[in-house]
Amino acid sequence: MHTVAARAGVSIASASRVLNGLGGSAETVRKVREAAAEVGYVPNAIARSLQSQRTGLVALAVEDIGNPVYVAMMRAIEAVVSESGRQLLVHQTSASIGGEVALLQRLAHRYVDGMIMSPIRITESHTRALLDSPVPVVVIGQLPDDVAVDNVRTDSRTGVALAVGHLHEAGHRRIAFINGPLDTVPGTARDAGFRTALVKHGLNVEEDLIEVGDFQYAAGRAAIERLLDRGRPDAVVCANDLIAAGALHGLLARGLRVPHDVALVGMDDTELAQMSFPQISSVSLGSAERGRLAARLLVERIADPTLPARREQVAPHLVIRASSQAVAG
Amino acid sequence: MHTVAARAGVSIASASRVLNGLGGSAETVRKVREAAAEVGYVPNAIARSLQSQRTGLVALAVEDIGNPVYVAMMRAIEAVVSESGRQLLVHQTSASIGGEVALLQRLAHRYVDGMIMSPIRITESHTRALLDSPVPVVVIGQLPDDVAVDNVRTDSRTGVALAVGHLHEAGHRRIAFINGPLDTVPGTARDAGFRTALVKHGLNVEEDLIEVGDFQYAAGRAAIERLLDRGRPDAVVCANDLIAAGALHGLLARGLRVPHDVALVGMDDTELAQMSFPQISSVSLGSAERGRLAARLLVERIADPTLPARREQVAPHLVIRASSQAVAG
DNA sequence: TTGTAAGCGTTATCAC
DNA sequence: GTGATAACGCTTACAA
Repeated sequence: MHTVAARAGVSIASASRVLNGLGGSAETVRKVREAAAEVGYVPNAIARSLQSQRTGLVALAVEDIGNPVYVAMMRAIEAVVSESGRQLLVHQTSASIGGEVALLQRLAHRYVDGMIMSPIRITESHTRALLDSPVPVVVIGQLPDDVAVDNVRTDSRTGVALAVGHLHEAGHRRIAFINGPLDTVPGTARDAGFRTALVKHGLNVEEDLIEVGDFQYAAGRAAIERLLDRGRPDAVVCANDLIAAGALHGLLARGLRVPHDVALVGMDDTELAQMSFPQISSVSLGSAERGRLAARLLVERIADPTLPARREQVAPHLVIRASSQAVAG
Repeated sequence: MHTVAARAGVSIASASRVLNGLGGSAETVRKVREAAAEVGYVPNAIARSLQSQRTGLVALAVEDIGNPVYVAMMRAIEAVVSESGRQLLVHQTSASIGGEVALLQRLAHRYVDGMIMSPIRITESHTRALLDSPVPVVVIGQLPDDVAVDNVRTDSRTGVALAVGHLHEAGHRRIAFINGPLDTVPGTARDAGFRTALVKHGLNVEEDLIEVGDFQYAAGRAAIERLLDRGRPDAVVCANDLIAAGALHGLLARGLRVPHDVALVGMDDTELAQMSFPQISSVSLGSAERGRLAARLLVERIADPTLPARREQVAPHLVIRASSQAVAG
């Protein structure tokens, strides 16, 4: 920039103005543009950030970058973020509480203009760090009601109920459930949703039909083995698609037909559900939509930090595919 | 920082020194630490970057963030990068040439300290932008020999040959191939590898047994339909695991058994291959290893930009699973 | 319209 | 050991 100004024979301020499209006489503009082109001038993003107090970066913190549900969210977020002229910085938290809180605290360094976070556990230290953050944060997921932070949520209790209702309607009565950890927010919500839904349909809650693992493929595969060892269910609801894929393959490995012998419903409606055989019915929790909304909220808040905390809700819906379709016997 | 210095009653310079752990009398150190704690001082990353001329950020540009092969690479890269105290910025290029080149040119803004890029096409403008880049770039993938840029590659020709050899040895003779676009670097390499391998085993190259689509699941599914319509092959080699999963499901949908009726081998050895049923044999191209190496090269080069361009090679190997395992008849 | 100069929050180089 | 002071590369009042 210094060089450009010198080369164009104008002050450094004039050069800056021209390069930012503000004023300047035709002659000055020409000279500066020329000089800039000659030396291949490119503005320094850091210096500009120091001045403007913004980095043009937005962070996304997710637990597991390999989970297709986060891939879908990430895509939606990326679209909004890059449309707003910013770039996305992705963090993987591995669901470590210390790590997530440390990440929130690091925001004080102001290396990003904002963050979208989807924690699966919310602790006291999370909420404190969230409220203390000098940089806007949008949380995707359930958040205590009194925490005034922008928040996008869905209702996975209702989501599980949709799955149970669908299976019940298809005539299934021994409905099993493979859940993720109960000490996570989605884990508890889905557990409650399952139990409530069973009762609502006049079914007993049999603990033998409920399995808990983590939210991974291998856990689904292991859980279905245990369920089958205790007696075959008519149908299985899984707390996410990764678990559902594991369960599906466990069933197939035992020579069972899906949906003929056992029907299956997953959750999150990810690509994985469509990339399975048979394709897996899945409760969509609107992950792309949640991502999009969260990104919008964040962009708006960065533009106007005085906005009151907002809360968006995305309704779940069931996508029925072959794994739970009624079939001729 | 200004505030901290004032509060501690020392100069701003002394405060900076203490906070960076350089010298200071016991008394000064105490006062500064105290003042910093009281006001909750956190250093500003941007200002620090402006001074140090580095951002502590490393970018990764991949074509498709949803492809499990990139997820594996990303994980490996993230590990090395964060161990070096830096953070990872992920870009999705959607394989757009203009986008990739623009990304390389944007490096001149110095918003990151370096970049790892895995382009599937390499054009003249790529190599020019690569060589012009003022910021270190490591390329994962084939690069023209005369381009002096750090590079990590594998040998997917040999990889395809491993697959063909394995299938041939198992007695398969009508071996089909589902490839990605021929105008991509991996596409051409795999095509050449397939043809060469067939010849080496004394088989004819039948164009009818070669299908081309993109590197996605749906393309694999569509391609296998076309192949089956023309007459069933004994075995199918797929240019990646996404294609292989699509092909697998196409076969199953036609009521064919894998590997009994048709054997199948994928490529990249991703989680998807293990999360399929039956599990898919796959040629590992060492994606995690390539990611790790690339990240190491980048970290080294950032530390010492004068290093000569280096080239690392990762050998492919075949991972045999159920989809190509010999089975009792 | 243009130039001078202050400032963004740090770090680093000096004298002292 | 410590404190001025000059960078880092840019934007932006303010004055000319």
